[in-house]
Amino acid sequence: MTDRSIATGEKRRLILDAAVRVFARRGFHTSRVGDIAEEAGVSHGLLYHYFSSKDELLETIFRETWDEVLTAIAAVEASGEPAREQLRQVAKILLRGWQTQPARTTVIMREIARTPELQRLIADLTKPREAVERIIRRGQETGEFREDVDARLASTVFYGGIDDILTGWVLGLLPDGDEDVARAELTVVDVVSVGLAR
Amino acid sequence: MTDRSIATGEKRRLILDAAVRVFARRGFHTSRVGDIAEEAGVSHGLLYHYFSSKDELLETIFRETWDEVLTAIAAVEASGEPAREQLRQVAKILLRGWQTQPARTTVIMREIARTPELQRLIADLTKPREAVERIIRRGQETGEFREDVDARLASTVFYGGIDDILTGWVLGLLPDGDEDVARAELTVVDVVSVGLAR
Amino acid sequence: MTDRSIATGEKRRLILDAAVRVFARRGFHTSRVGDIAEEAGVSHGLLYHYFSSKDELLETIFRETWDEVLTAIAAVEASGEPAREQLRQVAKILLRGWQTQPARTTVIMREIARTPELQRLIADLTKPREAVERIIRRGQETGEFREDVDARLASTVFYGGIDDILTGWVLGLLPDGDEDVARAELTVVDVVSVGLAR
Amino acid sequence: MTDRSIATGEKRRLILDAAVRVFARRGFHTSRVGDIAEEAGVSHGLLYHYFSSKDELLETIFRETWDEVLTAIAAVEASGEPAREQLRQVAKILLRGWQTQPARTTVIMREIARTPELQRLIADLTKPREAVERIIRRGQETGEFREDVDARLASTVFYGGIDDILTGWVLGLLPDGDEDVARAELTVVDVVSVGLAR
DNA sequence: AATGAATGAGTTTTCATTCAT
DNA sequence: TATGAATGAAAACTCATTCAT
Repeated sequence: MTDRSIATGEKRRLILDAAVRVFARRGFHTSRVGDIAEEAGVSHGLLYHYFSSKDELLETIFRETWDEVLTAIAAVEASGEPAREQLRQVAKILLRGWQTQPARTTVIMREIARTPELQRLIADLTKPREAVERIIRRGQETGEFREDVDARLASTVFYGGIDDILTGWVLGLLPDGDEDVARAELTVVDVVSVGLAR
Repeated sequence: MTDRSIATGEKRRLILDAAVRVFARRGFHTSRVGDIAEEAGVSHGLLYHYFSSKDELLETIFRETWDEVLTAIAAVEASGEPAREQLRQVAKILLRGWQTQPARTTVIMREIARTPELQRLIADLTKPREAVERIIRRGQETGEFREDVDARLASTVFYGGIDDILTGWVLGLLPDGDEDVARAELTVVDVVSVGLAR
Repeated sequence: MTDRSIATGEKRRLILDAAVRVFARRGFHTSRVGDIAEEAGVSHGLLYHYFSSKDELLETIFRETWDEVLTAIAAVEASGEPAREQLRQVAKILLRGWQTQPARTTVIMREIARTPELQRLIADLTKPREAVERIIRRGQETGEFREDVDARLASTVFYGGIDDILTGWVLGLLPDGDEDVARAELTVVDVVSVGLAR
Repeated sequence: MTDRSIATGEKRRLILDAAVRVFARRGFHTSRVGDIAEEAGVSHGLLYHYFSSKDELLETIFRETWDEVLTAIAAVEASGEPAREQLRQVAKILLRGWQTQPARTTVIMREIARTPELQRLIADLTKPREAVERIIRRGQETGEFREDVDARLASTVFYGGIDDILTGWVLGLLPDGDEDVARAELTVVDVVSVGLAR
């Protein structure tokens, strides 16, 4: 009993992590509930003991990680640092926040918006991009950034860049070693913030 | 036969355009063949007269537009113009190529990669981004662009930015009037190419 | 083509009739959709072409026959005949209205009330019993029936008797030849109306 | 062991009573084992400590009460009292036997017959009706009742009336105060026995 | 006795696809 | 061409039942 005991909720964790992997690998709609159960090593019945539906699984993954992301980003916005530094922090949060968990982010970024049933989550989903927009706008006000660029669009470009980098990692199209991640962060910030610099 | 105004293949066109709208609106997996037929105003049986499967519908949309895109982009690459101008052309192709049809592009960019059955198309799917990567690299070689930036990543940022702008239009999150489209093109190129400039 | 043509809706009829038989034999909840399809000689998919759910099947059976019953009973009430004769007519409608279809009635009488999802149909379901109550009450007013009997309860006894006779037939516990049916009608009316007579 | 107030088997009783209420309210097939456990305030696991299956729960309810009913009815038959008085006693047993527990009877009368797995109980289930038939037949032999009425059918009418009154109470469609119960008993016997009287 | 995590057989329903007309 | 009836594989979800603790 010393170590073979399974703590309460451990299976729940197993299922959630399996769901992230399966959703990231095959996409939400192509993934079957049975695949997730199998990946987690439990019966599909147990999955319904912890979650009421496949949708709730995705929603739980979203909530679990997104709240942290939003909190972290809010802290960045409140820091009073230069806009460029704030963008760097945001990129860092999105690209490295979960260290070895880009799958989690991509699932959220790519699948929530594609799942009509969960569109009510979109308000929260787009908050990071809105934060980026505010950061850019403040950078324009303080004179750090050029004013002849639409902040809304620039934020979309920045966020879209991050989005595609994450996807590249998940799909294995882009190297994702430690230095690769560091370089990615640097590059996306560099390109965009220099592009925005006066 | 009373209605001679329906030329041969016109129904086929109707179905294809309906499919683009429906896929863009609901995503490939959530769209039902019946929805597409209804949107096109034909029976779902007819759909199978022109296409052998739902997959083929998506593949046809892809081929139909992607070949033009690839041709257009190849022409840009061959033009010998400055890298920055080439990026502008590519953005223009992707954002305005079908004038009022951004839906088409988004469907292709977002859904093909999500559809395991069509993964064999991925080689073609990623060609524009690869072209962007080559353009950037050449820009670095000619000294037009900084060399301390990873071309692979920079191309992903550029392409991701375009990806998300198109999605913003499709989901109605971003204004898409004529000037908006023009400004979007300008912004994405401006931000990135200035960011890459020496 | 002369006779092998299947008229539109014929399969729908087949399914409905099969459902009546299966529901009567096994009860609504114990019947599987597949059983009904098999009994009808069609695929279960076709069943969903005509009906949106198993519930709708039961509801359709109910509507189809109950409207006729209610109309017929209303005509009896409006006839102005003696109360006893009216009870006889109501018994006749309920016991013979569908001639060889007591299964239909029993399914309705026994299964609707047991199916929480269809409880909204209960208002209609209890209308015949209410008509019987009115008939008895009128019989009491005109002096045809004793007044020391609660009309509400008497109608329940009358209706309950009919209910159990029908069930007896369906379950094969009671003979249901032509004369048996005639005798049943006679008996239930006789017992009750003599019991109510002054 | 802190709570000595719970005597052995008390939980068993709790479960059985909860089952009666739940079955009466929702019907056997629509009731879930979890519902019963919740209504009883115990875990569903405990339910399986006392009963081997959901079926056994219904069967136990049946046995527990039905044996008493059959015994009581047998005593009535052996009493040698007039047929009319015997019918009154039977009605009393069925309608008031458990005083405030008509739910029990209805569950038995309505659900056992609907549950194919328990059809072997049908022989016992129909015994009260058969007793009524014998009572009526004897009444005819002794000249107390008319002979031109089919005893089998008359017993079905009598029994069906009681059946529907019980159901009326359970579904809340019929008032069930003390006088209402008394009047119901009186009415069903009165109507039928007067109807059968010479 | 008591709990509730865990299982998996079974059921309804969906929907791409086929095919007779 | 055009229709829509017909099919059946596949998938989500339910729930009675078991069993370790």
